[in-house]
Amino acid sequence: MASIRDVAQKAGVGVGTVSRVLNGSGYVSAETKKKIEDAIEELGYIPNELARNLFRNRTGIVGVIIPDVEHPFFSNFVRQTEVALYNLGYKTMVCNTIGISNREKEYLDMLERNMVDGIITAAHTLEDTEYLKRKKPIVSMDRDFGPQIPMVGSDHIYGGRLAAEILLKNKCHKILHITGVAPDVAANDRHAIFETIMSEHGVEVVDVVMEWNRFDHEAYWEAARIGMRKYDGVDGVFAADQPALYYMHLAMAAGKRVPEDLKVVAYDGMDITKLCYPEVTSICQNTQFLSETCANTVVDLIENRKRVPHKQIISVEFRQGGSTLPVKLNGNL
Amino acid sequence: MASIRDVAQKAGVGVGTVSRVLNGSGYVSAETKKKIEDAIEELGYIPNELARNLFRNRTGIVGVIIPDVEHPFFSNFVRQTEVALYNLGYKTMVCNTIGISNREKEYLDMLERNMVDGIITAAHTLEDTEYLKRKKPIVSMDRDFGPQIPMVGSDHIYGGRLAAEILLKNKCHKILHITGVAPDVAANDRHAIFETIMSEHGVEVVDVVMEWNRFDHEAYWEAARIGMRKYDGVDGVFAADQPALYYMHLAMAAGKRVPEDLKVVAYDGMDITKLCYPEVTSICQNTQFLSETCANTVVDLIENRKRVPHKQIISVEFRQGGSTLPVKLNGNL
DNA sequence: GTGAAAGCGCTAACAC
DNA sequence: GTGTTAGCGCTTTCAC
Repeated sequence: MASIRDVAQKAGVGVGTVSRVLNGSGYVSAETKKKIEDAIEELGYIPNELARNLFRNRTGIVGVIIPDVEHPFFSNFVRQTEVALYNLGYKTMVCNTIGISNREKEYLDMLERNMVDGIITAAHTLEDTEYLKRKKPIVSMDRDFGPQIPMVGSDHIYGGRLAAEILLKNKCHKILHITGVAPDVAANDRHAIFETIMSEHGVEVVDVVMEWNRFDHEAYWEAARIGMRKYDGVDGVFAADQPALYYMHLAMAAGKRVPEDLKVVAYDGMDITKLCYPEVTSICQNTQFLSETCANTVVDLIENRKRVPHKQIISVEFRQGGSTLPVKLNGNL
Repeated sequence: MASIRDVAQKAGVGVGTVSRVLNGSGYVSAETKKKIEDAIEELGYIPNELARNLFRNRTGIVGVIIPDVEHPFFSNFVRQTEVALYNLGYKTMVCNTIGISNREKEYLDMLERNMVDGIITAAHTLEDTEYLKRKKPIVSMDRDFGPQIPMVGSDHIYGGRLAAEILLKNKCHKILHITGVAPDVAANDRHAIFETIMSEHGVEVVDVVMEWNRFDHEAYWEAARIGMRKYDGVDGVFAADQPALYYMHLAMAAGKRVPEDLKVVAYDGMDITKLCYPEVTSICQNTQFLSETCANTVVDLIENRKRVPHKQIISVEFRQGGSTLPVKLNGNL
């Protein structure tokens, strides 16, 4: 492993000059530059980023904390975020909290240890105070920590409103509503508004509440099974992508026809909702925009180029599928 | 940002002593230790990992290169690998190559720059030579670079064999085989053996070849559409999870019944195959074992504890779903 | 234009 | 037992 000193020696110059060539900073005569480049070439020299990092006190790495990459929404989010960060010159370190608050904390600690330049968090296990005491760049997705930490999120209120409108226009009478988002998270808003609108229109809504920090096959399966067993005569479902699909699976296995006997609306609208038959009508979060906004915001903080807004809300979109009857929405129920 | 010198000063000791307390190395009297710990506490001192890294010439980070985390197999793989690496004391940096060889190369370069201690690669865009010239720890999943680079992979030959046996026992006469794995990758083996066995048994197989570096909704959709349009009378399908599901979707939309009119066998067996109705009969890769083996192997290389085997092959498993008739397999066609 | 030297924050070897 | 010192490999003043 050749070092900058070896290069300097071989080229018969000082290390400072080599550094200048490496970074294109300061003046170096064409002749010296050539000598140095030859030496670099000959030695196969590659600068040690660790030393650079120490000097600059940065690593060019952003930590992305999520509950679980295996969840389609988060795998999509990580994918887009990694690409966005890469385009901004940053690398991505992932952390799956998988419901363990200590994991979340440990990754946050990497901020103080200077292992990451900033954090994008979409996990919700750890208390607010653990976040608020950090002084380095943090961007939150969907969780409001107050004015200190910028947040990016979808317009879940509008999303809940759209879901309600779809199921109302589909003339449902008894709706199964599967909830289970972490407390204090903006994504919960859709549930509240949905229930409010339904009750205003006198439509019966029955609930199944999932454990909010489980994303495994069994958990979804169980929620769907409870929904099936506990409630009769359900003719509409509103749930996140996976519980919606699992419930639809069970209902079809029990002989129900979709959309004739059962209307299904999924929230998130990831690719899995287009995979099944029938394709599931969805309220789609714009993960690309969410990711890019998170990435841009955290980089703005890191390079403190400009003030960043406290809240950035990204709109959601209705996608008609075959699991509900075709409707036109106006979004103002 | 307090440094070790501040702590030393405040405690009235030398930096070496502080370092010893920090690392639990060497002798420090209980009294001095207490003083130092108090100073650390008071100053809220946290060691700068960058400086440590420079000294130790390591970062504790492993790069995981995959085609696309959004693909269920890879999101699963990354999830398990991150957890396995974490348990071994390492952090995970992800790179989606998304078919761009330059991205793959750039992440490989981080090895030489000492930004990562090792690499686990499951991407296949870049030429062999780029990998072979590296001197630092690399573990490959499913791609054989020769004896220099240890490889971990599933038993795809057995997997192809199982798929063939299922469809033979389901008495299929015309099988749609959707292929499209990167060239030179072990996962291709399943295709070859599948076709061989089928032809030995006189069963007609028709092919649709997908672009191997595309994992988006449109690509799968297109492949399924081509399969539907181009071939009539297909009564069996063998494909990776997603093309299998998309084809099944289209076939059902066209009025075919599964499994009565069409048998479907998926390869990979991720959760999406259990989500749809009917659940899809699958050949399942053991991602947890694959991930753990990759993680253990790369850490063995990094800490060069022991010689690692060139090839580690993980077995695959048959999972009966509702998309084929129930069969018992014996695996030796 | 270029070399020498200081220093980023830490660890470890070596005195005392 | 503990302080001092010499690096780890780089960047950046500051003389010349």
